[in-house]
Amino acid sequence: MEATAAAAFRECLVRWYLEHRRKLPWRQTVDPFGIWVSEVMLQQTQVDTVIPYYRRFMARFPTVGRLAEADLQEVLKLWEGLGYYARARNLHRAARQLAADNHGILPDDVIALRRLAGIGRYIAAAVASIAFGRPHAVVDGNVKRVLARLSLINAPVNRADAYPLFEKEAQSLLDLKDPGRFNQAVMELGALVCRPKRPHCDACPVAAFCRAYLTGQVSTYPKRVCKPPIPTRAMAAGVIQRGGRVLILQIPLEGLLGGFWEFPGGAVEAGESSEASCIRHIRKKTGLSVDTCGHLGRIRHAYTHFKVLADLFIFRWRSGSVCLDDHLDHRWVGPEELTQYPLPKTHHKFMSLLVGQDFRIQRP
DNA sequence: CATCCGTGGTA
DNA sequence: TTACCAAGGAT
Repeated sequence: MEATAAAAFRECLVRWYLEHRRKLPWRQTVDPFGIWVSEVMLQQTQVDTVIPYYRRFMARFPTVGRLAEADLQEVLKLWEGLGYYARARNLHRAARQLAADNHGILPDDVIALRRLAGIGRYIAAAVASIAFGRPHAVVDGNVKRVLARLSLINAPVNRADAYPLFEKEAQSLLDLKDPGRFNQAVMELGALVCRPKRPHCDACPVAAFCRAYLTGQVSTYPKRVCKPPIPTRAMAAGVIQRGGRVLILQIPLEGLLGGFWEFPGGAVEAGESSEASCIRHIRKKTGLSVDTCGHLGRIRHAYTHFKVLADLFIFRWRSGSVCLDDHLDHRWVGPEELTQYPLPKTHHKFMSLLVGQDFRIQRP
């Protein structure tokens, strides 16, 4: 885009933003920590989903120091249901880094920001521009979609090697008078007007600059490469009862649902019944022998890269003491205690199956 | 480079 | 029901 056109584009976009922007909680503060927390929660997560989590989180952890001194388990419990739990683990770790090395103060430059756990190129640019006015353009899903339409960029937005192209384009359009405001304006336009489906081109403040709109190709941008369909895995999990309590195991921190708690179980192999599979996994992962009391039902759940079809069984402890294989820890918990632990969505579905059983689950 | 990482909303 | 999408980061 020509320099004079770019200046006009910025003015139209920012004017629209100042009039139409949503009053979001993280826009009511200039506190870098609050901005940071919001950006972490907003990763791959819609605004309406984030808002209640953000309010609870900031009320409980208003500063870096308060977050740093908290237990990870409490942080994960507050994050429960929001997904991508490495975000919470990294945020907690970064807060401890800052509390120990920098008096709990967030650095104001992208290089230092990127050294912190969970801060990549997007959050570094977002915090630096929004909280500190630094001249860095952000590139997220909204920005790539807006720019692909605006400038007819044919590079697929879901290919890693297309990133430098979008970044260069975003940086060339950035409004240096207020980089943070401009970045938020592009993203707000993407969220409210230049949406993936059924964009509101009639209401778009920069339609006059949009090459896709001017040439009638909005619906064919952005370009995207197809992804293979995701597989379905058969799983089985077991509620092991002993003296009015049940057994839960803590998942290792590195992988899926790290730090969360689960009923013992695992993948059902081909040619194996889900009940036999469950007993096999229980023996391997806990060292316990159990007797089957019944089949409680089946739940479906979709993760990012696979779907789960999981059977839930109820067992009674027969013999043995707990000896963990891969898990970090274990607890025998009563109904009221169970919901104190961070539990995956699958287990909230499991708890629905438990309603009406002898073991009663309290609703959170 | 691509893949792994959660969940809810939407067409 | 399926598939895509949402203020990405770590590996």
